[in-house]
Amino acid sequence: MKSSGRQVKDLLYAQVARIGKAVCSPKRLELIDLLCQGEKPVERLAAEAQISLKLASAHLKELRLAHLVEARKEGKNVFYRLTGNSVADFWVAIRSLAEDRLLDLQAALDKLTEHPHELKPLSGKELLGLAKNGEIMVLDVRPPSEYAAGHLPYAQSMPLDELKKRIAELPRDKPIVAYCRGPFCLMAVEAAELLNKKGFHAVRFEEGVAEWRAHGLPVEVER
Amino acid sequence: MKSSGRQVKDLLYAQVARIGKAVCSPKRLELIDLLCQGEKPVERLAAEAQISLKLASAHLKELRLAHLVEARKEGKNVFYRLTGNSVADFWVAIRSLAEDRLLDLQAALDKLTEHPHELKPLSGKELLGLAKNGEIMVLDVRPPSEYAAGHLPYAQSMPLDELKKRIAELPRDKPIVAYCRGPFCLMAVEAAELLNKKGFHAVRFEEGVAEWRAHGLPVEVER
DNA sequence: CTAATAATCTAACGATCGTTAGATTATGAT
DNA sequence: ATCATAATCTAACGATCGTTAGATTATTAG
Repeated sequence: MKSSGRQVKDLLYAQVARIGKAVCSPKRLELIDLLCQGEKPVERLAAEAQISLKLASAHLKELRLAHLVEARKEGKNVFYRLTGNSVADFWVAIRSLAEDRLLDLQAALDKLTEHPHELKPLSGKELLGLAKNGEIMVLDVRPPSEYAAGHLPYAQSMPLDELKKRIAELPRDKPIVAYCRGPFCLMAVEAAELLNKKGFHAVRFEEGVAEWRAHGLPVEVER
Repeated sequence: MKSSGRQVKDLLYAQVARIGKAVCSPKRLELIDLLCQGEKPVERLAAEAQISLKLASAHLKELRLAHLVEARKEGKNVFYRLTGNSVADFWVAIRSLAEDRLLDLQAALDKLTEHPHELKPLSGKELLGLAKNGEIMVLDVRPPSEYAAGHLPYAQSMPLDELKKRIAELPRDKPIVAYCRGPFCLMAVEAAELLNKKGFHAVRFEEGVAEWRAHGLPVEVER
């Protein structure tokens, strides 16, 4: 009876360790982060994470075995997606714990935001209120497919690589808040830097859709 | 600029992966689970997890390097504790994700609770209300030191190995709710089985102090 | 049909990890 | 002082992991 209890416990902890094993690789974490922005084919994931297609495929297989992602075949492409929002929530949770406990990570993140174009103390609810009243403009600078898969309310899509061309569309009389994939993504930082150089009043909002949703705030989906 | 962005990202994800690496071993997870019950010396941790002292020491070192636990020396003993409640919250989060996604784990947990002495649909708030009104008796069957480090409100300490001796203290006219370290701990299951055999009306409450606290409910500490 | 593309599978390598045994350090008891 | 205890450090082993290259499987285009 005592030894069977040990067997059961070993099995239970081993199951949880399967999740841990799936998220002990930096590249797998990056893939999860990317998949938080919506489903993507393997090739795109490999390109975004800057790894070979073979390696991406191997990592995705691991994630699939841990039931954190699932695949859907469409023509020649295989689209991967998270198995549920609980996976995105977990990504937010483990990243938050790392930010909380690892001083190196705090330092690296502070370095990203040491430029003055930051808007740290703005909470999600505050942002939502300002955007609703039209007091600010919220800019989603991710690729259009990610915007379509889910974006913040009142946000307008303007991918980073179109920003220069479409800069005339932006208002000069109110603050522009740019966001992207989340704290580890540099696109909104770049967008804010560029806009400020051009004389706009732009700030970066650190959170992405996954963080937004994890905090219980509403997300809009195109269709 | 583009390559420096890659370097920064690699660093950021690598930091989070340090947390992942710390929790990819079943035994390290078990140690974290044990430390959610309060600080303990290495020897006790090794005994509870049924591993050698050397191995426990090695695993604790890994957890220490990931800043998930910290050590305090007192005489000949070294006491380990979590570096904060965020670590316990993370343990609850990763276990919940595993329960959510891994069918094997669901099956194993269901096996534990296939006996009829279960009380699944009772929420924490409901339990709290019943305990406050004295309609049920809440029993903490963990070792006394863990009870002292933090326990549910209105709970009485009655360690599993003292249960038979002290059985006369228990009421026969109202339900007894036993809890222990959490979903992976078998002590409350055993306690409920024993009490039901003796003619009491006993049920197991699956959550432990870490889950209770993670849900935002109050915890009492002895002093 | 053949050619090209997207993705996976297989095999292999070096690196890392879990675990154990033996030596070592620090503390408390005698 | 000597001895016992608690814990860590070091070295070593087999196992596993991350990564790459080469072959293989589906699917679409021509």
